Amino acid sequence: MTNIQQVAKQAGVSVATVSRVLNGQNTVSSKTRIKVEEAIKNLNYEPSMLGRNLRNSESRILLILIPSISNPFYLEIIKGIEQIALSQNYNILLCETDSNPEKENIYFDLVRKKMADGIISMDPAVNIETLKELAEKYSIIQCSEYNLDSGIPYVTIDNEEASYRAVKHLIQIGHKKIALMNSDEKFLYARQREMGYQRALEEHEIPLNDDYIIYTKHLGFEHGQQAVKKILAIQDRPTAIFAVSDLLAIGALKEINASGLHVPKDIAVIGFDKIDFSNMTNPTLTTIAQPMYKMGTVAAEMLIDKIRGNDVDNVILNYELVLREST
Amino acid sequence: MTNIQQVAKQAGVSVATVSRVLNGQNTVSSKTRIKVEEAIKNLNYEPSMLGRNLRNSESRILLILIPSISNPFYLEIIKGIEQIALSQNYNILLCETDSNPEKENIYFDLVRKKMADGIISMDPAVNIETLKELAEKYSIIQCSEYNLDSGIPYVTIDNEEASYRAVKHLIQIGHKKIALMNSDEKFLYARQREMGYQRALEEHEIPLNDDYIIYTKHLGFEHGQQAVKKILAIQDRPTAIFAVSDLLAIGALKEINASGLHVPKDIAVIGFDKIDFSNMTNPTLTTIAQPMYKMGTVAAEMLIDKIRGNDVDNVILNYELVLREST
DNA sequence: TATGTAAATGTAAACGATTTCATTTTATTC
DNA sequence: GAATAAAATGAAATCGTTTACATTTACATA
Repeated sequence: MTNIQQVAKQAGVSVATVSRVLNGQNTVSSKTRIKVEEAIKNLNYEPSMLGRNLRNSESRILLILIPSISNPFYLEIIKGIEQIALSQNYNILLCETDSNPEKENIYFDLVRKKMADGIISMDPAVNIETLKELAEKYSIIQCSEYNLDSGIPYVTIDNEEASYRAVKHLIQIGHKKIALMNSDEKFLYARQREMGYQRALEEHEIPLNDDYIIYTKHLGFEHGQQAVKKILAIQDRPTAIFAVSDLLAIGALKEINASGLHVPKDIAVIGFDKIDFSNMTNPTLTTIAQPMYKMGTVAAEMLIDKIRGNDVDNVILNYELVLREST
Repeated sequence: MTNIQQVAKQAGVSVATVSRVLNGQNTVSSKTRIKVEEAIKNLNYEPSMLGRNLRNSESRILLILIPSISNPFYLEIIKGIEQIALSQNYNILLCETDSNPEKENIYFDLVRKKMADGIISMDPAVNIETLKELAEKYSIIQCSEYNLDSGIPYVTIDNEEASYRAVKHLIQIGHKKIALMNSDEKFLYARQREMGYQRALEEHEIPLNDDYIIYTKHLGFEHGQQAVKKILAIQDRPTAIFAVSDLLAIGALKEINASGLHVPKDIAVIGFDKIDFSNMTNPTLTTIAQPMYKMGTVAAEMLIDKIRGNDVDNVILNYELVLREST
């Protein structure tokens, strides 16, 4: 493997000059620049990131913490992150935590060990204490899920408002018996979306019915199936369901179909996220679209900014209601 | 940021000894080991990967080349890769090429620049010439899609046989007019699966009908929708469709439903891959299960083996026919 | 031609670990 | 207690860059 010394020797200059050519510094005369470039070509030289990174004390790697790679919600965000990262010569390390503290710690270690320059955390189940502690020494951004008092910069949408909008839509098309399929209340977004749900009902003087609120442990398809079974078993069956994630909603769709009922005739369903798949179901899913790609680009920009030592502000992006067949 | 020197000073030993403690070498007396460990704790020291990697000329990063992160087929493979990688102290860099040679080249550069120790390529559209060239100097494995004459080790399934099995299933349940929804013939797997299709038909003396073979550019949901439209428009309409990817099949399902026909009553559909979503559709999708997780673990093991300088053999894994509602 | 200034280039010290080889310390045996 | 072997430790080179600082070269001016 050829190194910078050999290039310097071949070109008859010092390593400093080669380095300058490599980094496009304009203090090199065009005559020597050409000599160096020829030597590089001759020797098939590729500068080693290992040396470069050590010298610059950086890894040019960004860590992305997600609970599960199977949830398509994150994929679009990741694409956004990647676009910005690549354009700034960063690479991204995708880290699936499975909401498992041990795995999480493996990844945290990567930034402690300088294997990564910063973290974008999207795991709602992240250990916030550790994250806070880490944020004192390293660059960290929270994306989608966040903590108000942590002091860690975040990008997100207004969950309460978006949820309110979703439920209001159901009310507007005539529903009064509306179930909420929520995830675990320990998550901030879950609490926020429940508040939006409540506000919409209150505003239209629909009494709150605790039986209509179902919690699931995770946001998976199967959990949607399970949860909807409970909802269908309720005596005074709801005529509409608001699920806080498309995956839950798609699980619900499937199970409702299986039970012989029809969406939206018997029960309307509305999801949250607008993942790719929400358009592939039968019927297609009405949902709240999160600007996922944008969220990714913003998060990446914030993180890189932070790595450079700048202060960054929190960002709240807009959502959109996407009307489709399921309502 | 504290470094190994400071730890050595604090512990009153040389950096060599600290390094030995760090790497669990047993030539250190327990008395000094304790001294060093205390110093490490006191100073909150974390060894820098940057120094370590330079010294060891390795990055401990594996590159994974996939055409698109949106195709769930790859996700399960990635999980398998990750499991092995983590257990061997490697991390994985997920690289989405979009089958775009430029993007591909950015990622190839990472291994040239020592930012990655090896590549697992899953991109069927990969520039095989560049890959071959790269494989002479670096460790590369092909996963799922491969090239026979490239000399690059691969892990895959027997596509011809699996395809044969799928079509045979359709024939066994009474179908004679069977369409093949294939991807582009430039891909080896596409040609292999078409051969399996032909063999099954021939074996049961069903004449080949060129109109029944449709090619799509990509393996996406929308492409399945498009393709099935053509199939439905055929005069002598097929009673069954074999799609070479679940995503295509799911697109077909959706479009068939939309056109008022019923699966499997009017048209049976069988897919390929057994992605998670194939179980979430209505009706659920009969499909050929690829051992994706296993494929991932095997690929990772092969690659790490290769990085260590060992020779590795090609591996062909078993598939399985999964019967569900769509046939 | 001598001098001053700017541009181009070089020297050598980092960056933070690992490891070879030399040296010191400890344990073992007679 | 001396001789020897074995175990523990240290000094210094090394990995491949970048860059501060020193030095040389080129050029303009008087």
